[in-house]
Amino acid sequence: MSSDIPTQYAPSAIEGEIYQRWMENGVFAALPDDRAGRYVVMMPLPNVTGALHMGHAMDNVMQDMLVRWHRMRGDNTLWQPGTDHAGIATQAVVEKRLFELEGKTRHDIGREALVRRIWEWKDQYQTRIALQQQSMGCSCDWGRQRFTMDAVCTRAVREAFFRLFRDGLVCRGNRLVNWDCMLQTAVSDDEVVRETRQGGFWHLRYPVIDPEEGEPAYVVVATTRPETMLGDTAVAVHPAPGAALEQAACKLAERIAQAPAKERPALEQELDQVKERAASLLPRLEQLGRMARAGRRVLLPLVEREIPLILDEWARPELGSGCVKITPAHDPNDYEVWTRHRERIAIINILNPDGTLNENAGAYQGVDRFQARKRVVADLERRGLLEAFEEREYELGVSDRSKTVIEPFLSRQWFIRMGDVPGGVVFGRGTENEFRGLGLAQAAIDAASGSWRSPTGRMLEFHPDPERYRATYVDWLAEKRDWCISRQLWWGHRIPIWSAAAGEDTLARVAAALAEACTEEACCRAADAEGGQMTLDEARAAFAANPARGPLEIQVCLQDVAAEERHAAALEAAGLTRDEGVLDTWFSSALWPFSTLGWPDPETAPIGAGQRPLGGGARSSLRFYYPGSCLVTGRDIITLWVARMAILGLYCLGDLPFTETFIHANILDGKGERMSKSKGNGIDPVDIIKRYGADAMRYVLCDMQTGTQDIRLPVQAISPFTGKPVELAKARHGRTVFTYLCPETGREFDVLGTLPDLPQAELISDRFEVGRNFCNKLWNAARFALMNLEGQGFRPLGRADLLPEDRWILSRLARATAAVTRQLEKYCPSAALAEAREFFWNELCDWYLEIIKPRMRDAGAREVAGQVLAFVVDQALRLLHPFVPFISEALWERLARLAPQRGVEAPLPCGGLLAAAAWPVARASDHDRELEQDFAQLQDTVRAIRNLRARHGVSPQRELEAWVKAGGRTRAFLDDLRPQVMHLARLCRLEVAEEPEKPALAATSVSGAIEVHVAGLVDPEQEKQRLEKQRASLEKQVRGIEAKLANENFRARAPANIVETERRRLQELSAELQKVVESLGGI
RNA sequence: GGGCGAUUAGCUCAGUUGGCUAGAGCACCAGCUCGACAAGCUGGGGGUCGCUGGUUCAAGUCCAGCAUCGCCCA
Repeated sequence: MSSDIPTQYAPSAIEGEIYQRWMENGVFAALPDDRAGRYVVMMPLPNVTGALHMGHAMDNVMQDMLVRWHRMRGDNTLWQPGTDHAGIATQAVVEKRLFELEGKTRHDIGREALVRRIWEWKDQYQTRIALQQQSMGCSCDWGRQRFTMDAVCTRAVREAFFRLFRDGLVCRGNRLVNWDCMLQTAVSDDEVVRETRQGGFWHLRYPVIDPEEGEPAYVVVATTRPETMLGDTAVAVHPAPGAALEQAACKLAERIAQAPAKERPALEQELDQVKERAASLLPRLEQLGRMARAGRRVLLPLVEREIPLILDEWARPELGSGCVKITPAHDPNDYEVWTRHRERIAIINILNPDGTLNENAGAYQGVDRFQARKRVVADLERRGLLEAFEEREYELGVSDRSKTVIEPFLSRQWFIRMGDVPGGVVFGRGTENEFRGLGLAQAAIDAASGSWRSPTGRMLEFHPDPERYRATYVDWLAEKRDWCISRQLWWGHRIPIWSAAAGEDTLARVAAALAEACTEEACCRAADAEGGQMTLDEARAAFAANPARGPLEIQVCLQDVAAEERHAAALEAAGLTRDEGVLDTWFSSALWPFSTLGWPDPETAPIGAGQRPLGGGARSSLRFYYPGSCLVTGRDIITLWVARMAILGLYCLGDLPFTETFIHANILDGKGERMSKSKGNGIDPVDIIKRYGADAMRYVLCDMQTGTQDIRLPVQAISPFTGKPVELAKARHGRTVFTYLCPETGREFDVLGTLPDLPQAELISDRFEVGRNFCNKLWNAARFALMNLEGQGFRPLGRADLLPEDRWILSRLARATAAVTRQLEKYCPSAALAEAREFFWNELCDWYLEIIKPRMRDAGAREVAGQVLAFVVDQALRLLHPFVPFISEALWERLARLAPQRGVEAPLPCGGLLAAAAWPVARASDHDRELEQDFAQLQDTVRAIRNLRARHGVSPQRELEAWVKAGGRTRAFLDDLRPQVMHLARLCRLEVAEEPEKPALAATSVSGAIEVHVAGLVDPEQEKQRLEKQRASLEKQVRGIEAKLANENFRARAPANIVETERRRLQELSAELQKVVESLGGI
């Protein structure tokens, strides 16, 4: 029986069972069929580094909301789940753990053992992540779950890499990269955090060799990293210091002219300094320039190396001594200088991969870089070569993963050419979408530009702020910076290239040995140090033409594992070695929209046991689900991932992986910091679900997703001592930033769980109470409906069968249905949910359920009201399903049992599960504007009576007598609905008339055109006060509008409809004011 | 240094093309267990829209400057 339903919703009692039912019925399974509509979402693959936090929950809930909505709309829907191996991040956590628990480094246990341990870690977290997602209600197709290092994805990675290599888009080069000395790998710019630290600025003296008459004994250079002087290969001075100083002065003058007054003194001081320098320092700088032109040299101290004075504009005469030391191997700017002077100056790397100095550092070999800094400074000071020292703040890069200082480091890395290439790039080679573009980055830029369309007519759009995020995407791509894809790690996709250096003599021998091996599946070529590429034959011709040219590198890329088995031995026998490195994680992520679908050949994709087969031919998953629909992610991922997926989707398949990108907000904690597990402010969604329910969490996340604004979610810790919540933004810290003091007991607890001697506190946020309350309301509203729908039948109802309140709720439902749909289409989840909630709570619960209560008790009137109620509840559950799937599914099932046939004019199809039911379509014929206006008058009347009741402190039980003064249609409508009004306002008598004969002593409320008098409320003084207040407010408004209308400019310039609105409003307000004045007179 | 964004009630946020008395939820105050729901119902109080100017008949909304904060890039 329905009345057995408890009055409190207990989510944990139904969630597991409902999820299981969805799975058993295959609701989430994506199978190609005859439907034209398709909706494909590729899950932004979570890292297996750790468990998900609330930021991931937001991302997953947004996707599930869209996916469920589209599924209900009848689209063939695929939501592809999976996880990312996250190379450096995962290796770093496992290495860290290995060191903490066992005191070992990766070198102690070796590559194979470390990789095995990372796989174990991955298995553990992949399982945990999937469970977290399932407990949130994620409706992804688990039969297709992928991991970026599983066999299916691995095959795609090799194929894509092979094709890029074959097309000459992969090249190897010596470049300065961000080097992590602890993890000993290159890291991308995105993995480097800029920090400002306190440091020193040392001024060093380099003796001039054999100074001539009048020449200085030494030049002075300054640096924040003195140890790098060991790698200096030149000292630069500006070629035209006078002109440069003048230019600097001009620029400053210009800035002073434009600067606000406040900044001016500082700039003026700067300008004076420049002028002063021009006077005092210029002769010396010009002299140094002449010395540089004469080929003079200085002696680099400590290593006693002679290095040239060179002329380069990088030396800034307006700063410091005007001279700058050049360390090409350890500074990006100096590296640029080197590229301009490479015939004259050397490039010397002084660093080992582990951050100690190498043999080029002479006596400092083997010393750690920070230790070396101290020793170099001390040694220079001892020799009198330290001119000065200042304390100074400076900015440096810190590795996001290992938290160690990043060193610019010269190393050989693999790159993908992002820029335009001569002859262009063929996109989608061999597919029906094949086209030629200028280069990889350009193609992705074009894809987001108005005029371009892919071969299937697609372009890339961003939501909900198209221009802003398009700009982020295009600006980043427009730099067309080559993508460094190699990492010196052990965890990842090993780079499938074998290589060897070859001079003229060895080239012929190696080429001959490779003749057999170089086939379709093994791409061979030679490359020079600058990345120039040629075939082996061309390389031999190049040596024939110029026997003295430098050595080339022979590079062979093998297409797949089979090719590796066939050729690797021969390559190694010929003296080639396989690259030790692995690919950047983002490389495999970039292929995600099609690697998951079995590209390059779904039919032979090595799927796992129990996995959904990917099919072949025209109905294969790849043909059916690529290109996809929408990518859902945070804005920081636009450049890292969205752009790269666009590039590789276009390159491999000739089409965009998706057309829509929904950028949602990031979740911040109560202090406005980005939520993250490692910061100790990451809430585990499962903790929230345990406490408030999955739907409550989803409800609040959807409700918070209001636009592009990031969301603050105040976080509380549950004190392990009292069990009470502690606001983290306000609590006092304990011994570390991850520990807090319980305010009641003063005892310390930990939020990270890494301090063994302290209890760990669960993190929650009371913001989710709102969602729990909503679910409880929904539960109880349905409970009321179910209690009244026992044996509810169906018969076709026409308009004449319905009472005004029935037609009103149907009209409001039609409006809400259209509004929810429109807001979802606009990617406005919060607005969509608000529409659904307001309909359900403020209209269905507050008015319709209340107004039909008397009918439900009346056997004769019950049937029609019950049928409308069943229909409206059905539609409300459908509208709410994408937001709160568990509870809506559970209630739908109960509703279906009591009222299996639901509808108004005709029965709706409503068998099966709600998750697979049809999305409501707004019926325009139900929309009745006039009726809604009339009903609003009824609501105002009821509110006016309730207001009087509350103002006069009348008990809700006491039934009152009321007279309502209303005219025209409103009077007729209210009169028609007298029983309903009496019920809602709890009246024992109600008179509605144009001039009602009200009793002498009646409290009065004026609301627009309606005047309500309620008898038996005695307190004329209070009554008078209230009406006076209303009169003052009305008078103020009337005066305001009168002033506006008296303004000739307003009447002449404002649009006619605005003026008309104001006139009408003035009339209405004046009438209302008059009523209030009259009522006051009557007291 | 360059770019993007934010600042609205005690808190978290809406506010569309400039146009009716700037809204919601939470919190607060008063009353209420009335046949779904106290995780509720009814009623109420609370805002110089960061600051200063400007444009306009009209500015939370547009423009300029200032202040504070955040993000991205160098």
